[in-house]
Parts: sequence; C-alpha cells; structure tokens
Amino acid sequence: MKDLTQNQNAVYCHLRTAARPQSAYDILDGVREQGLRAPPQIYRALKALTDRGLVHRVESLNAFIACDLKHKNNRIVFSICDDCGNVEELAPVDIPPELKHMSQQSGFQTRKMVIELVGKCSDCGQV
Amino acid sequence: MKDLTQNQNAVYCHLRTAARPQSAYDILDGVREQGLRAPPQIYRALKALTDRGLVHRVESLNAFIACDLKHKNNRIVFSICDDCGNVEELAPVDIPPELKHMSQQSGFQTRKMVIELVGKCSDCGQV
DNA sequence: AATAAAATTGTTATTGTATAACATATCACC
DNA sequence: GGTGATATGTTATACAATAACAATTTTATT
Repeated sequence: MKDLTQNQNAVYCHLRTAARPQSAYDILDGVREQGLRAPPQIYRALKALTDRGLVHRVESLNAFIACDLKHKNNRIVFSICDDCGNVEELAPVDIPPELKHMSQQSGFQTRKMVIELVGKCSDCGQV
Repeated sequence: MKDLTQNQNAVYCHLRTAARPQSAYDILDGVREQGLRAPPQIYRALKALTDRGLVHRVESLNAFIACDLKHKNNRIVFSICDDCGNVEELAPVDIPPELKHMSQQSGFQTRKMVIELVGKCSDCGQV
C-alpha cells in the first residue's frame, strides 16, 4: 500500500504498531524476521519515509515515530514526557508572528519548524 | 567566573569562542591542552552547563552552543542553516495559544519548549 | 526479447556520539 | 581528623549513523 518498497513497508508497519518512538536499532530488531539485517537498510528506509512525511524523527530522542496526521511536512509539534518517554504528535501550528518577524529580519528563510514540548504527560503528572 | 568548576569553565570558554556549534568531541579536541582527556569529562561539564542554562544542546545536530541571552531556560529558539550549518539563538517566545490549549487539553504539563527553525541563513539564501 | 539506465537491496567495516562503572581526589564542615 | 558531598580521572563499552562497494531487481526503450 501507499507505494512503498518492501523495506520501507516493513519499517513503516513496525513504526505504526509500536507504542513508543523507536530507535533505528529497535526497528532493526523488530523487522529482522522480515529479512532485514543491517543498519543501512533501516536508515535508508527511514530516510525515504521521513522525506515523504510518513515518519518523523524525534531529535531529542534519536528515535522515529509514524505520523498519522495529514499535514505538510514542514510544521511538526511533539509533546515528550520525560518521565515515561511517551511522545505524542500534536496538530501543527503556524510560526508565531514575533518569531516570523525576528527570523525574517535576520534574513533567515524557514523551510521547516519543529517544536518539542518537554514535560509530563497526563499519566505521569498526577503527583 | 560565574562559579564554574575547572572543567566546566574550560568547556564553557571553548563554546563561547567557537564560531559554530560544537560536538562533544570537537570540544574535547579544543580543551585537550587544558588537561581534559576523555569524553565523560566533557559530557559531565556539558550537563552542568546545560542544567544552568549557560549552554544549550542543538538536538538536530548533536551539538552544543553557548547561550548569550539572559532568559529562563525553558523557552529556546534556534535557527539552523542546513547549508552552512550556522546556528543562531533567537529571543524566546511564548507557547502559541492554540498549542497551549491542545497540550493542556490532553493533560500535558510543559516544562520546556524548544523550537528549531530549519532553512537558509541570509548568507546562503541569496541564490 | 535484448539491453541499458535507474532504483533498490545486501553486506562489511568504520566513524561518531554517549554512558556505565569504578578509582581517586578535593572540599566543606561538624 | 573523620565524614559526606562534590568533582575528577580512566577504561571499557554501548548506542547511533554512514561510507563504500557489490549484487539484484525494476523500468523503460529499442
């Protein structure tokens, strides 16, 4: 489905069914039975998938997560629980106006904005 | 100055004079003559410095940068040029209202927000 | 069908990033 | 001067990512 190659499909399915963001090596373990054996195979599939916006990389975790929102790939928002490690993707928002001003004034041309909220999810916050 | 230990001071000075974000191993090379020899020494100093908000980690580059703004450590904005690798820290902005709503509705308690703008700086954008 | 070009995959080895675990030293203070 | 806390030094190892090359499959074209 969705015009993915074999390896890309294996990696994508693994990510969609995973409860947590997966490191490349988590993924490798998960798709070994489908014949993938070496890191470059995983990284290649991940590159293709992230280029298409089907998967996002969570920078601060060195991990990857399937994207189930329909949106342009240039506005990404995550909430990251630093207690349980859970990550949610939130609906993308526009660049805050002040920020747009500032960056434009310095001549910066934004292609993509990533926002990461770090804190406690509803499960872990009830202290 | 600023109540830093010897190793922390060495790392901090190196970062302040660096033109670019520095990887931990860049830093290690830079402070070797001051007697630091092994990665854990660098990472320990970096942890102390980032905890105090004197240094930020640029997640998408696995690199570190000295912070020269006076601000609370819980709102961080970077612009990252994917051409020349230059990184600027911009003045922090508030959490966009829609985002605040969304995250609160899901019960998420934000401790820190990191925004990374990826694109082309003024030097590299003039194509 | 034959073939050339392009895309995908497989494999080995290596580079880069980060931390675990333990030993030693220094400092503060009662 | 002993005790706890903090900072440091060191070795080895775990985790993340890519370079470089070989082989295969797919696709388009003649």
